[in-house]
Amino acid sequence: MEEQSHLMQTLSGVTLAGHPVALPVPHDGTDARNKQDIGDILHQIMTITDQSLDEAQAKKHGLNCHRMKPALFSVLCEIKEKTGLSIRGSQDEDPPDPQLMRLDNMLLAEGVSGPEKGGGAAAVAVATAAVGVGADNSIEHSDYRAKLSQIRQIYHTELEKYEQACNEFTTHVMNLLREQSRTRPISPKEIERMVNIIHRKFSSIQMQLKQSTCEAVMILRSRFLDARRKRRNFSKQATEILNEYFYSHLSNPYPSEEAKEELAKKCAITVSQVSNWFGNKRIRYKKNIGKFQEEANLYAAKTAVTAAQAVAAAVQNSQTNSPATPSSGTHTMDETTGANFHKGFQMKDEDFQLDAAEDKNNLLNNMFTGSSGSYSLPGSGDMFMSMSGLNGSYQPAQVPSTGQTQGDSIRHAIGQSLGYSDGLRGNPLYSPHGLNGNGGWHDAVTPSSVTSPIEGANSVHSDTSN
DNA sequence: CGTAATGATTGTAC
DNA sequence: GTACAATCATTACG
Repeated sequence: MEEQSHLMQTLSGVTLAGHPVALPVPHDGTDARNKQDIGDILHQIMTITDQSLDEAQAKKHGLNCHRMKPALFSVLCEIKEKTGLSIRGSQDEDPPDPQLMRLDNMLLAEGVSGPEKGGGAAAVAVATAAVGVGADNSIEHSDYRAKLSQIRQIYHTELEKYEQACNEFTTHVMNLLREQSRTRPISPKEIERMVNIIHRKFSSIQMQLKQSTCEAVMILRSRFLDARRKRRNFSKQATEILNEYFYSHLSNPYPSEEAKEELAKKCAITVSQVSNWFGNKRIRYKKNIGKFQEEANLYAAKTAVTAAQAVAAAVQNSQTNSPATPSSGTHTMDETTGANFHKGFQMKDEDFQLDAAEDKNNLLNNMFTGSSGSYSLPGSGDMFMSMSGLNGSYQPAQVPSTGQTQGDSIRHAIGQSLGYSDGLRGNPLYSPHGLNGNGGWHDAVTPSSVTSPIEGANSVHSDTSN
């Protein structure tokens, strides 16, 4: 107490000399009396707490009206300033919290925070739509988006609420302090500091909000991913299309981006699903080629048939004025087994008529550049050979009457035509021709040396993969 | 209900 | 980025 009053007095002299604080000290030779006054006021301040409320109120009023009050006020403010700074000097600086930045970034990335135009539901809808832009399976994402927009809405309303509360509280405190500054020494700096403290408090609350929002998004995300894990098998048709492509590009089963897109469109699945499928197929085929042999042969047959049809169409197109051959006459085949093969052929015909009609050129190229063109191994299951057999010198072997399915008979027939005993065992119809010793596929070699039968007439390369 | 098939994910390498 | 390999989790099937 005693020391403090002494300090005050000292400061009143020293600091005021340094700072041109407007202290209306009349320099008219009444220094001694002023000191006496100040001492008196200080004494009254010190003892004011010991007095009763009414007494204190009266004293306060008296002090307020004291002529030395403004000067003393500034001095006290300065003292408070000094002591305040010395107590929490380092607290003034608040470097950007790395965690807050992380949260902000995440919320921005997830589309929860970020630019919001107009506000309200419309903005939320716009924002969520923007979030879903990259989604190729929008149906699957709709639920996710709905939930995310819900989170976003809650986040923004809460944030707004906090901001409003923060502002209200700040103005309230500021008013209060300004009010009080008439009766006790409160410098503007102190008010500013108080406002900062309030803001800090509220920003810490905001951080909690951000954190919980992030958590909510994370939970939603994981749930969404879990939901995506719940797979559904592709439709039979989609699997057929994919398999067809795979086995007709067995030498290099890496569909280009465009091919993937087309396959995705045809199969009504996403491009990434096509990629997944090919990834799985390649690895599983490679792992157990024997297991896939039957499938390979089946699709080889299908492809062969399609190719035959395509070639037939091409031939018909190119030979516009050639003597019209009967519809069945396009495929000259042996009388004895012709019927059997024809049955299978017709089936395949029906199955793939659509494809052949809608993308003839593509199929042709699949046949000849994709499969035939890149085969390097002699005697590999080759559309070229199948074609030559179908178009001209098809010499079917005896088909065993062991109750084969139509597909089996086709496979067998073609296998025979290529000189293989049976596609399933022994020399496979679809040997892993494209597979190198290390278990990887050979690079798709440009079939420069291998000339496709129709390469000259129809020199279109559709095998754009790699 | 056990098992194979299959679509999706994750970790690693290039 | 993609491809591969391993793995997970669900679905289909006997």
